[in-house]
Formats: sequence, C-alpha cells, structure tokens
Amino acid sequence: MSDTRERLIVATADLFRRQGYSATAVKQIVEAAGAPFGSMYHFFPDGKVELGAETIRWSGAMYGQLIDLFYETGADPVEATRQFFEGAADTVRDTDYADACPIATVALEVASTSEPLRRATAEVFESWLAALDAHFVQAGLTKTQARNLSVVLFSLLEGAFILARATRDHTHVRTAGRAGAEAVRVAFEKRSAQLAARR
Amino acid sequence: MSDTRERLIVATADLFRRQGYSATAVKQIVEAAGAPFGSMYHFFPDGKVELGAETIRWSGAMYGQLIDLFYETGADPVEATRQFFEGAADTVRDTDYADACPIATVALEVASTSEPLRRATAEVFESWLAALDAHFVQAGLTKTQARNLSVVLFSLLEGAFILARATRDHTHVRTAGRAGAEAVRVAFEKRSAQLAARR
DNA sequence: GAGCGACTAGAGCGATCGCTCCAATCGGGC
DNA sequence: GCCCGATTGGAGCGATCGCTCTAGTCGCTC
Repeated sequence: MSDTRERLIVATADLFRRQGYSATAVKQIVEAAGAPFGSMYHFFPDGKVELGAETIRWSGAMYGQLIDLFYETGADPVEATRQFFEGAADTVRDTDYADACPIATVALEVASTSEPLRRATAEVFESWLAALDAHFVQAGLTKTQARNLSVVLFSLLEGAFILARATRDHTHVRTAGRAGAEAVRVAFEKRSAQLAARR
Repeated sequence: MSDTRERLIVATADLFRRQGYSATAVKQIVEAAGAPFGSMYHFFPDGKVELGAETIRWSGAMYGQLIDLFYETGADPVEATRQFFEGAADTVRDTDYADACPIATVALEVASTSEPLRRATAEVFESWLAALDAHFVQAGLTKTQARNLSVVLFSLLEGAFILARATRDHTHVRTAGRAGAEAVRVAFEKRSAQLAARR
C-alpha cells in the first residue's frame, strides 16, 4: 500500500474531525500530509468526494476497533460501557475538545447534500451498531434488546460529544456515560428476569 | 424590526440546518431571502460571522420555545418527553431528514475553529438545558438530578438525530425517546423514594 | 541500460468565495 | 417641497476554491 495515499487519508481524517468537510480545502490536506498535489488526484481520481468517502470509512474502521477493544468477549458490558465513556471524556478534554467522533461533523454536513458521502457515514454507523449488537448478544441479550441498547449508547455518546465540544465541558460525556452504563445494567437485569421466569 | 433583516436570518437558519455553516454561501443566503446583497452588509456589518451568530441565537430561541411548549407547567414529564421525541421523529421523517436540530451541524463545525460562533452555540445549548432543568425542578427534582437528566435527554436527542439523518431511519429517534422517557420516569421515582424515606 | 508504468511536482484554469464600494431609491420630519 | 439617513441594488475586487494538465523523476522488469 502506498505511503502517500495513507498519509493523505490520515491527514484528512484529522482535519475532518476538527473542521468538517466543507471547511477543509484540498490544498490544506496535501500540505498537512506533506504530499504533492498531483498525487492526490492520482490516488483519488474523483477528487475530494472520493478522498472524503475513503477517509470516512477508514476513520470508521479505526473507531470500530476501539469498540471491540473495550467490549471484548468476556468483559462485563456495564464496566466496558463505563470505561468507554470515561476514556472518551478524557480524550476530549486532553485534545482541547478537538478529538471526539471522527465523522459526526461530516455526517451532519453531508446528510442532505451528498448521497455518496451520506451513504459512507451511514455504513460506518451501521457497522458500529452491528459491532455493539454482537457483543451484547454474545453476552446474553436478544437481538432486539441488543439493537435498542446499541442505538441508545450511540446516541448518548454522540449527543454528549456535541454538548461537550460546544460548551468545552467534558463532564457532560461522563454524565452520559453513567446513564449509558445504567441502561446496560437494566437491559441485562431485565433479560435475566425473563430467562428466570421461563423455567 | 426590519423585514429584510429577519428574512435573512430565517433563510440562513434554513440553510444552516441542511448544509451547515461552511457550505452555505452568502450569495445563496441573499438569494434565498430575496434580499439585496448590499442589505446583508448593512444589517450585519461584520458579515457572515455576525449573521451566523445571530442566526444561531434566533434558531436556539425558537427551539427553546418548543421545549417550553411540551414541558409546560403541570404536564407529566414522562409523557412530555415521550411526545417531544415522537414529534421530533415525525418532523425528521416528514422533512426528508432535513429538519432535525437547527444548530448541531454548525456547533460541530465551529467548535474548534471560531470562538464567537462556538460561544453562540454554547449559550443556546446552555439555555435549553436551563429550560429543561427549570421544568424538572418545578416538578420536584433536585437541581443536580434535573441537570443530569437534562444532559441525558439532550444527548439522546442530538445523537439520535445524527444517526437518523445519516441512515435515513427516523425510528432511531423513537428508540432514543423510549429510553429518554424511561430515564425521566426513573429519576422521579427515585426522588419520590428519597422523600418518602425522609419522613 | 532501455523501456515503461507509477508517482511526483507545480503552474495555472475557470468558478466561486466573502466582501467593498458607490450610486440610486426610499420614506419620514421639518 | 426639501433634506437626510436608512436601505437597496449590483458591479467588481482580491483571494481561494476544486481541479486539470504536462513535464519530469523514480524504480522495477527484461
């Protein structure tokens, strides 16, 4: 795999996180990547949109790995949730409120303006939900229960990121995290009661 | 109040909601508002940033009124929450996934790039939380309980908006709404138990 | 070492960006 | 009717946008 191509994606991911899609200029990307301008259109013939879509998928895969890291098989889902949100809050604080969700800004920008980019963000979000689902099902929930829980955790995290970045207060992420961990606890408690009643 | 000035703000609010700050051109705004170009810089001498900040505050006030409408004094907080999220889900679906939060996109875009605009979004979010807080305190919660609940509901709604717009699936907002209503129910139940134990 | 894709390097294209400037027009107070 | 500030209407500024194009360099294969 070409080094320049990867550097372009990494640089773009960083810029997207902080300033979104529209505000990020191609010139700014190639400068940040230390890449020649021509290379950008060699690796991404369709230009900014293609690089954007590629970056969205790459960032999504990175963040997806983080999910699997925290919710690895055998981990207590409640504790994993608590630690995931705590880690996110720390990161947001330590990066001066720049590093939250790598694609949320772009997702909102393109949702009504670019089908290919919108689809890329949708696929990434779906993959995160699917990853979470799998861990929760593996830990005992039904598919429906798992999906509902995943959507709630996703929403809590993304919404708290918006609030934290706007107000420059990372504790909002911790507040959302406590609610998220509680939601996980209740979901598994409910499932246990269902199983017990069936005997 | 000048008619043209207000038309500019309303048109800008509509464009911000759908495509954010950077992607919205000044020319596009004046055309949408049916306003002369010169008027824009007459009413907003500091240009796009000033109009943007004004639009953020105006949109925030509009949405704030919606909060007060649903959570009016005497309304059951659980039912109000349920209806608020259901209404939001309907709106998102009926507007082809364009009308969700009027300022979330802009908030993420400017959080790390423009202090004056970031501050405007922060003030709006704070005002929404304060409005929610007031209703929950009025209904019996402590200030701390109310604030935590407000942050959770905000996060659930904003996060679900991101997911719904990206995947074009409004049911995510309904899923978040059920979790939100449940969180409200539990908070008040907990408060009742606290008060009962104190006798 | 000849040949050939892959990749680099940057000048510069037309279009559009936010914005400035100024003449024309409007409407209320004297 | 006259005046003057408020507002309108638009031409056009320099800068930057995404992108094209061509010339050149690099390293691998034979």
